Amino acid sequence: MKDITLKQIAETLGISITTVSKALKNYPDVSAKTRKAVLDLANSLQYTPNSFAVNLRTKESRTIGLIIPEVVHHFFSNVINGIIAEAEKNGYLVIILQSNESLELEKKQVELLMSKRVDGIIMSLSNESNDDDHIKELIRREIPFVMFDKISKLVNCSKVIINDQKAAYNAVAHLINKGCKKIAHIRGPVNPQNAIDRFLGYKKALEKHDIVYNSKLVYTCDNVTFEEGKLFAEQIIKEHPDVDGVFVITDLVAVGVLDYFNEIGIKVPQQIKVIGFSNWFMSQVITPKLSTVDQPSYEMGVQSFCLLLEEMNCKKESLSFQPKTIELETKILERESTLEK
Amino acid sequence: MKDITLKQIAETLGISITTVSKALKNYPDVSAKTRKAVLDLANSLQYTPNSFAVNLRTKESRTIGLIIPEVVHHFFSNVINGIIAEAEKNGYLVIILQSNESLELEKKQVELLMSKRVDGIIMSLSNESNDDDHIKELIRREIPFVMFDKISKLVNCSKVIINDQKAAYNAVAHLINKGCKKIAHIRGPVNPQNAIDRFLGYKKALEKHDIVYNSKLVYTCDNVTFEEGKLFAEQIIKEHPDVDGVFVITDLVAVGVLDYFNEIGIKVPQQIKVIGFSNWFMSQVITPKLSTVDQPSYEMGVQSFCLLLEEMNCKKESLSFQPKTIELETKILERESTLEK
DNA sequence: GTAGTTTTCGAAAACGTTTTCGATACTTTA
DNA sequence: TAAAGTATCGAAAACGTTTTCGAAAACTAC
Repeated sequence: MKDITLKQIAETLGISITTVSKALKNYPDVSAKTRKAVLDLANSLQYTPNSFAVNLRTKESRTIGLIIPEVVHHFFSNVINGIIAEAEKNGYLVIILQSNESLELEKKQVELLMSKRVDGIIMSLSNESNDDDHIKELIRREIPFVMFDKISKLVNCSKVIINDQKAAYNAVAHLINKGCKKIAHIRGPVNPQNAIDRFLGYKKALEKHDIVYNSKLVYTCDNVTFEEGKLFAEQIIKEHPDVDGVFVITDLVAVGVLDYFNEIGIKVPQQIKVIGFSNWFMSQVITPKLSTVDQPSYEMGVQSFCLLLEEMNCKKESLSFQPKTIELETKILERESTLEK
Repeated sequence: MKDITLKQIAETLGISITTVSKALKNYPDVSAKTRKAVLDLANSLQYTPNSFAVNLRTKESRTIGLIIPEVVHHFFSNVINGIIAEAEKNGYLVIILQSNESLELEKKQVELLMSKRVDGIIMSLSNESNDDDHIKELIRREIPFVMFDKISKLVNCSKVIINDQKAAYNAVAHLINKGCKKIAHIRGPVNPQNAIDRFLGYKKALEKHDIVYNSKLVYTCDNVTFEEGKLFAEQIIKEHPDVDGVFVITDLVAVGVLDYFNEIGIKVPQQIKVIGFSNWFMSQVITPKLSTVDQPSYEMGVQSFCLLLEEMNCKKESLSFQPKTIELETKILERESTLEK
């Protein structure tokens, strides 16, 4: 019950390993007759090349690594889906690792993937990441590399992002158009670029519409959880009872906000309007249905892999590669939570 | 900028490759002095063994494959999480593939993983799977293999499951205890064992409580979606307006049911009580909060990997391995949707 | 029949590691 | 001092594939 090798086929056919290998790979310098003999035998024995040997010889594994903060997350699992689908279409497999939002773990995962010699790496930064040494090392070693969503602007590599600032601007402008005068913002942690950008979009939208920015109306999540949503909703009501709109970093937290408002009987959207971000599935089943910003997560995965593939192919042919940045479109999904009364 | 190899270290140190290899792997037959020299140089050059060569030589890749119906799914993403975590703890990486609930794709993925020569495979069957040839082939080739959740009873391999029948029985008994007299069941597709078992549990609970089973009250999902939940809820109301309880195959569908009831103003739990299955996150944020059966998904992932590891270790030492089945506990989570009035 | 061309094949090196086994050199013991 | 034992090292084979390059055979044309 041992694995079939080229050697065994060669021996039973009385020819050389070289010829067997060539026959299987359609080299022109093998006669039709021997090719057929080889193919027939290989099929009947169910020969599959030993990928360990192929890897060693060709120096590639047709495997890529993916590092994300967490798998159990509506946005990321959709990205994973896109990456896996596109990778498979191109004959690549995907190894997935989690950083659990820890910088230390993220560094370890990068090392792990490098030691496994994956052909390329796709990554979304953890919230803790404010140091790019491990990323720079990746670039220095010329390992094809793509970042998506949570990126570092300081690293020169391909990126797939949305325009967080613009999207946030539009979300807040949407609230203003619906009549909100005093808008709070529950923002993400301090490090991630997209949390910063969404905050900046919030601020800009206020300014453009002649609403004075008030830093007291900004609440900062540490863990970006449902519970934090409830907590900050409570604080908002206590500290600023006249708030009439809330822009929340992501739907999960926004759902926490809605849950609290439901509990204490605050009417959404009549008293306060709420808009989230990312279009999690649950936002369309909660009461009231949550308005949000649609983020093309699956497409983000697909594009990330495409960029990586381009870079991997360039590397294989020793061509130089210019990193690219792809910016995907977002759009406001108006649902019940921002309806005009 | 080439990769460092044993050969290079050996040459700069003027010793043999053998000795370098042994020094790095703490063989006893290398002197303290040379060991230190090797270790120092290896560290300063950031030597990492070429895993392709190691794989070829040792015939293992320290990589396992995972095939699941879909990544974007609360239950499966939690299982993934458990598997990845436990695998990493033991020095294994995980390649994830999706079957998209298609038998054909599932077979292809199995072949792919075999050709990649992963050390083992963990899998949950697709809904279409009613044929085990590809699984049997896996067993025949003696590839360590574990099934979880959606299993085939005909295959002799390790399994991690819950007692779906018992859990369903308890869920329906819970409805009955809360006063329900006429209980509908929205069941899963015809093939998967767990859909069958949950149906059987439903039937048994009725019988034990002297309620006559009525096949008209059973609705069968094809795709197990939110939309199907809404659809069947509508049918139930139309065809059996006196139904006062619904047991639903999984929370996603149950949430669809609740959504329809909310829309047309049917009060849950006053008029109809609803219980789901699996404890998806959204079930605790929807209105009313959904009662459900808690399924230890993360733990299922952990246990699956543990069983696989055991089998892989046995194989490595050429010991025989007896497949085991682990049955995990579930429990009823009582929330608003089954509250007594 | 010879020179040249084309077709078909295989030897061998290479990828980088692990491990067996034998060979030194050095130390201990009687 | 010789024999036995121990510590240290390295040659070489093996894992299975890919690819280069040269050789042999077959065929073409004159």
